[in-house]
Amino acid sequence: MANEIKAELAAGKLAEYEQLSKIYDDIVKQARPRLTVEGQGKILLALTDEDHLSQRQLATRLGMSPQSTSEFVYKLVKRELVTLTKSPKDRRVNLVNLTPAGRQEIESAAQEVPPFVRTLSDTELEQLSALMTKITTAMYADIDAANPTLGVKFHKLFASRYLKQFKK
Amino acid sequence: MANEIKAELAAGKLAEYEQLSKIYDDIVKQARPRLTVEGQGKILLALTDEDHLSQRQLATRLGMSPQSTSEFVYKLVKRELVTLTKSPKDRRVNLVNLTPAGRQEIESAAQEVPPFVRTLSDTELEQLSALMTKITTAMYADIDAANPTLGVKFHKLFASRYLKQFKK
DNA sequence: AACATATAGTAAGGGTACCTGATTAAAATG
DNA sequence: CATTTTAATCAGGTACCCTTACTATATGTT
Repeated sequence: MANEIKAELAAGKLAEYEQLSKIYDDIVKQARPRLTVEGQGKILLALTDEDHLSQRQLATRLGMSPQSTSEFVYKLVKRELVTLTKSPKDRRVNLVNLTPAGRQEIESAAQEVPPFVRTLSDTELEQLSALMTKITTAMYADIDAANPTLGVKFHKLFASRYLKQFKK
Repeated sequence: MANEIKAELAAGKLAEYEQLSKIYDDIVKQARPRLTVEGQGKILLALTDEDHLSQRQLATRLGMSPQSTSEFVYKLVKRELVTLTKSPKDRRVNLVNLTPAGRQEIESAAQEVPPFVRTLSDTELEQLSALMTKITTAMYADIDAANPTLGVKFHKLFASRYLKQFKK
């Protein structure tokens, strides 16, 4: 029972952080817009993992409706971050290809270390990283269990992206 | 410099969690819809803190445009979660009042402890709570510094809500 | 009292992220 | 060759937000 209360407290804190960060991003604006796992960003991220996917593949891999996928791809085409080419094998399918600008967009969407992370000591930072790794690992497992078609691949990319983006 | 790398790692993990939880909520659906700090939920939350606020007060307090506030209030009226009454002192202002159903809505929007939290041990749960508390505290401070009109009050309510919701 | 200005709220229109249902075109299959 | 399946799109919707008018009502000034 004591364990239960601790779990609830931790879950509450996590939820609080999540909600709070929505407000935080809004108020304490970041200079550069972040690449989120929504809409167009999701597409770009998937294409970084594997380029020249069909819209269908994107939709399945991202757990989105083909209609939404079509919409976001269209928007990315307008922004010249991707191009569309008809597949020679199957003239129904549109292959989505990252342009250099698209690649650039992903690269440049780096993120700064938010100031609130700086309040933690060295030891605390290590603890936090370890704990969050445990949590995200469990999350990946749950997501894959719930929707295997989404593919672990995307998630792995996802993870590595958030580790890599600070490098350099 | 070693510190810097640790900070980046932790920040990356936190960002990863944040993004991941968007997907998680989508895929591993929760039975009951959560009350988020967006749109209508934001209004309800603010009214829990203090009822009978004018739309203007809500807008300032929530850092939203008056137009958006108006929209969400209207939607809540349609859902019969709030009512509008003209202020007797100033006939321009609309006071927004929580109905019993509105109060009920907030109460019932409880949240379960997500399974991934269960993967942590007792000690880890304690560590996580402590770390997240430190982080959210810093976030509250930053938000207040950036936008004092938003008021700490709302945030405090916010915090307590996420601690209280599991009780009972 | 009369006029100017400030304030509360709304209407209209826009943008982003999604969804469902219906439709078109091309491929696969009986 | 006709039918069915599949890739993508169109049309229309919901939720969350914003900006630019515009309407009442208040208040401050002359």
